[in-house]
Amino acid sequence: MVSNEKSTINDVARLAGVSKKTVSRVINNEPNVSKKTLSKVTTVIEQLNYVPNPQARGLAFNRSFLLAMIYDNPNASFVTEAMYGALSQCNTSDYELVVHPCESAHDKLYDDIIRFLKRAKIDGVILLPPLSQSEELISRLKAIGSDYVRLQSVTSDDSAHSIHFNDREAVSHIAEHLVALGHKDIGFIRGPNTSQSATERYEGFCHALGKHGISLPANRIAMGAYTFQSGVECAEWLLNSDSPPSAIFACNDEMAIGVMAAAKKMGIQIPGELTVIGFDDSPQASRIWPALTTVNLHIREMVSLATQKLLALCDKDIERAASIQSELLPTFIQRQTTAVPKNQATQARTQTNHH
Amino acid sequence: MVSNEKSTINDVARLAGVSKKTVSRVINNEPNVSKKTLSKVTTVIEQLNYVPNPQARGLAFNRSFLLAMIYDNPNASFVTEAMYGALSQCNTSDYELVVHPCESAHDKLYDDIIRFLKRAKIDGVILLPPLSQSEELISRLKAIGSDYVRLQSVTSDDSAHSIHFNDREAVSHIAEHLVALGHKDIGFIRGPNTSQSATERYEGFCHALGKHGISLPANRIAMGAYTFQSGVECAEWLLNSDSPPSAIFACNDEMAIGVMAAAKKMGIQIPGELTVIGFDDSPQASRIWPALTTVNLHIREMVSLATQKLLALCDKDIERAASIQSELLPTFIQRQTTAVPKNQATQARTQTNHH
DNA sequence: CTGAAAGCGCTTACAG
DNA sequence: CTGAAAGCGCTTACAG
Repeated sequence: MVSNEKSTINDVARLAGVSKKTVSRVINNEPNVSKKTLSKVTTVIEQLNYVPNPQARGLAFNRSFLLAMIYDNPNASFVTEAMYGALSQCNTSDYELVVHPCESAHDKLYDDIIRFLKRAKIDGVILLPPLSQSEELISRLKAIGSDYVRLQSVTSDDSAHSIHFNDREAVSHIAEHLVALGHKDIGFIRGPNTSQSATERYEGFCHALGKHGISLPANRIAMGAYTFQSGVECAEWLLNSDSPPSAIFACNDEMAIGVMAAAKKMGIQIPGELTVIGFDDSPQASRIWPALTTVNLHIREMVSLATQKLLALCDKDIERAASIQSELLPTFIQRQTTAVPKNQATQARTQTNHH
Repeated sequence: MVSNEKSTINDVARLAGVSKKTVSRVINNEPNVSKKTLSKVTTVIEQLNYVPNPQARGLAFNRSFLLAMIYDNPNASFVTEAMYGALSQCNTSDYELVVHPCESAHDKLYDDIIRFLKRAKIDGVILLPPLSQSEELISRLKAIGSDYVRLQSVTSDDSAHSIHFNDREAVSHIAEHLVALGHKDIGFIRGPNTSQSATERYEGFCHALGKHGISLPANRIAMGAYTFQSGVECAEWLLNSDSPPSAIFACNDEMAIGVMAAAKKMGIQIPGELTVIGFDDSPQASRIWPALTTVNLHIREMVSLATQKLLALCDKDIERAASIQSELLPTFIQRQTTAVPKNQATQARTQTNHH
């Protein structure tokens, strides 16, 4: 470290014997710099341990080089996965990631977000669901000229501004698996009506079951809230019956784990007496016993793609943003909470005994 | 919204009929502004919806108004709790929070951190454990003049730069609870040697048990890795014995949940046949069945205090930083995984029957 | 209590 | 391929 003090573009220019405009060209990888000049400047930059001042660049460029991740989703692992995805792209660019959690219940939610964006002069935002569904928020972002990319279940935007996970594809995997095991009487715990994703999962699941002539009667549909506690309560409602369903699909892992807790409390064996399937592949899904069968949406990779789009938008390159992949297929994760229905298992064994 | 376009300090000055220096005084809450001038300027600022350009302020102030949270802790809920704590303070100041997770295994870890700090010109950093234990990192931060506050178990810094959680106090609550229930044969699953916190919990637990004449023999101490899987394995090792311990204390919830999974697999009832206690009060602790008894370190509040210190340091007010509270007492959270030891319960019942 | 001048460290727009 | 001048939107240092 020749110089411990922060050196400026002027120091580099002086030592390299060039103008600061030339140094600026080197910093920004601009063309029209002779090979000789380039190497001279590069050497001095390294010698001096020079790093451009981001505030000065920001002021001149009229950019902050700041991206924000805005979300109202309380799920910690979802948020950190999304963060990792965004950071993987920030690290290879000049951008930093600012986090901005918020509460969807807040009545001045959008005002707060806009104020935050203006205050920090954020260049672009990544919107996570369920907040990403708000068209009002989008129009307010457009009003202040903020670039954005949203992660959503149902695409309500062009491919430059949206990346989507395929809920229908995911739940169809689940339906196929249940049907293949022989389940015909299935309980379903859905997410709150306010979430588009919840509707997608519900409709997709019904549709996939319908293909096999199986329907979901009203007494098999419980309304959950994506929380553990709601999973417990819905499970108790579904299972407190003379003929309970042989399987329960809860629309997220959190509720599915609630189902498992309720079943254990009631003395119902999983998967012997009850098959349970979740959704999300949260860290806990593989850390409970028995390990939960679920589906993985690849959030980290999705947000990485979203960030690539956003970076393109910040460069005003809408075409490039649109050309980046907008969808990733979900993966069904089979673990230990699914089995053939109890009756059928007994039947199968009985039949075998008769041979 | 009179003006939708971004207005500058010059616009405000012109419309208010004052110099931009005066507007600057108002923005920064400086004294020596007449009441009349103040209200005039304030009015124009509101009319114009004016927000100072943070890059311009940053350049002039030689500050970025960016704080960073640096951590190598993989625990999602720990990280998000810490984030909330930091954000609660950022929101009432002019600072934004940039996140920077990193891998402790990375051999150029410190180089990466320093590069990040210089690149983004971060004003101050919040260091989370276990990374916060590294004196090498601290000296490198000092070398580049970066302000910092560290969250740590064992205080190795002055009160302006450190905030600490009291592991010994926390584990002594656990020891007292176990002893009060009548447990004398206790299994202990410790965290990895590389973590100071793990050592604190081990020594503190031994010390607290020692006060009651109870010791921890080598065959009751398992070496965990703070992961679910290590909890499972340690529990199997501890429980596969003719006379297993009547209680197991695992040094984090993750491992304690592993213990519960192992016990269930082995057909051991919790808490009837085995008492289990964790550490952290993670969201899962209250979401499994039976709900896990554990201890809460109040991470969110601690990081909020740490951020208050950091903000003071950024103002070069070391005295104020030092005067802010540096410790919060942990809270013991009793749930459903603890009971009197099996033998003793039987004995008690037997004695009752003899009456 | 107020303001004119100079400067923070970069880039744009232009000229050569 | 290179550079001199002006400017981005603020603040500091100074003067009154």
